[in-house]
Amino acid sequence: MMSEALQDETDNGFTERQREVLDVVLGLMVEEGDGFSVARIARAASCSKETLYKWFGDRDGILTATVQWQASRVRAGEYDRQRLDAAQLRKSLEGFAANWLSVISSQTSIALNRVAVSHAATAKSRLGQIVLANGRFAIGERLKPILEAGRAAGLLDFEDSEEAFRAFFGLVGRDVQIRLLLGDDFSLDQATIAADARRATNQFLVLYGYRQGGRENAGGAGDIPAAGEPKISII
Amino acid sequence: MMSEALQDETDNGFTERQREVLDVVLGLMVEEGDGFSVARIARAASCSKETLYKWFGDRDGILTATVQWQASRVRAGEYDRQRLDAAQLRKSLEGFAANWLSVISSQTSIALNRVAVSHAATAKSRLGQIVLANGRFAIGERLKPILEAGRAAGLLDFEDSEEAFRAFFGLVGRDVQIRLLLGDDFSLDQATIAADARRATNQFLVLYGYRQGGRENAGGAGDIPAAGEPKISII
DNA sequence: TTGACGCCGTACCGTACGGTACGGTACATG
DNA sequence: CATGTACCGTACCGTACGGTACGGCGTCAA
Repeated sequence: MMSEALQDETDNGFTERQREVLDVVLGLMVEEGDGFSVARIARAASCSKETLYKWFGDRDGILTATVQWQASRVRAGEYDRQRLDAAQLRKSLEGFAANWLSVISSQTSIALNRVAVSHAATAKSRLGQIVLANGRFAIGERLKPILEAGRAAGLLDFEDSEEAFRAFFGLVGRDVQIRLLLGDDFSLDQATIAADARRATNQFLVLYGYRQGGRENAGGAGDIPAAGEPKISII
Repeated sequence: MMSEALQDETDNGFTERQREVLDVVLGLMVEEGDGFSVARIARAASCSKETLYKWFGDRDGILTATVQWQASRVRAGEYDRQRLDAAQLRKSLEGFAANWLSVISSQTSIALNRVAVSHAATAKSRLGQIVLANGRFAIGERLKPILEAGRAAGLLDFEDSEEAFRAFFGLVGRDVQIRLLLGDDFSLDQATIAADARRATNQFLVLYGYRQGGRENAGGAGDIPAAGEPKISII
């Protein structure tokens, strides 16, 4: 048995009551960014400020715990990698793309990324790193095995799975995340997401799908063009 | 002659002294995000708080003016669109991509986007819209004529220039901007930028370069796959 | 010279926030 | 019942910030 009587921590290191509080904080983030006070958290969660500081140390600890709690919650789902034919690969990629688009367009993701971005300006906060580790890099590590399985099955052709993943990332996400983070409220309904996922997958397969004779268009160094003087400059 | 003696406003609606102050604010943003006080601005710019409030109204007005001043400054460069052959088109796209990569990886752009993102959480600020208008949408309106000229010259094949631009946007930017905004400090030197611009342009031309017989892989509706239940969820 | 003007530096004010302390209550344990 | 623990609600404190007011100084025009 354990040395302490912490039997109410199920898995995340947070007790049930703590998880309730962190969900309230998450709701506040969605509604108001991070412009809320600790007193506001205490009021909304019906707990005392003293308890909040006891549990999480300081305000940044509260936000960090909230991000970690959300990150720990969204670990689920695994793609079956056996029996990988072309249709199965395409279906996996499309599902991946659609799922990721629905995630980054969710209010929760937007709120968490906004808070993490604003805190990344000052180095004394780990929020940015946490979101990066559980967002961008987590999906990379989860998609790359699929890509490598596709290559092993002779369905994909690439040298570096990281580069292939980044291309897929770009084809799927395009300008969606930055626009949403900057407050451009455009709808992204299920039909649009499905269509975008299909388009991105098609384009990815055009670029990285295996063809006889190898490929010579998907990158490479070649003669580096003059990228010298900027002709235009945008924010 | 004008009705007022504002002869020292050269072009941006800001006087020389005001532009000096706004440059100081920009420097503070780069160094400290937006966690600085108005008193700090006054000290750094050697001006009085009263003057700042007289000129810009309130703190948000100072930040807005700073973003506008930077936006007005980076309007430059135009691509010549006559005599568009394949090599010229490729060169334009590569130059565009390289320039944009160098911009979004600059400290100034990162700082401005961070401030705009954090202010976009609360609706009472126009920073996000300003950055969007002068960033994402400005480059779209500037690149689309090139794309359409390429199509008119029989070099490109697409139906919607907006969609083509978004694909180019994704292929060029990939995960760069979100990683930088979240504080992932990876270097992006000139050689890397040039290589990325070349790769993105090649990939874009594979997807949208004109070929006989039309294209059937670059998108389209088709049977929409089931994008229903999320299998994984990431922040 | 005189006055108006624009600006700098600083003092000031009200408020709101982060963080702490304390009394009160429910509950569990012996 | 006695004791300890965990927590809630609230009061409190110091500080820092947004915004305003005021005195002083240089400039320029009449």
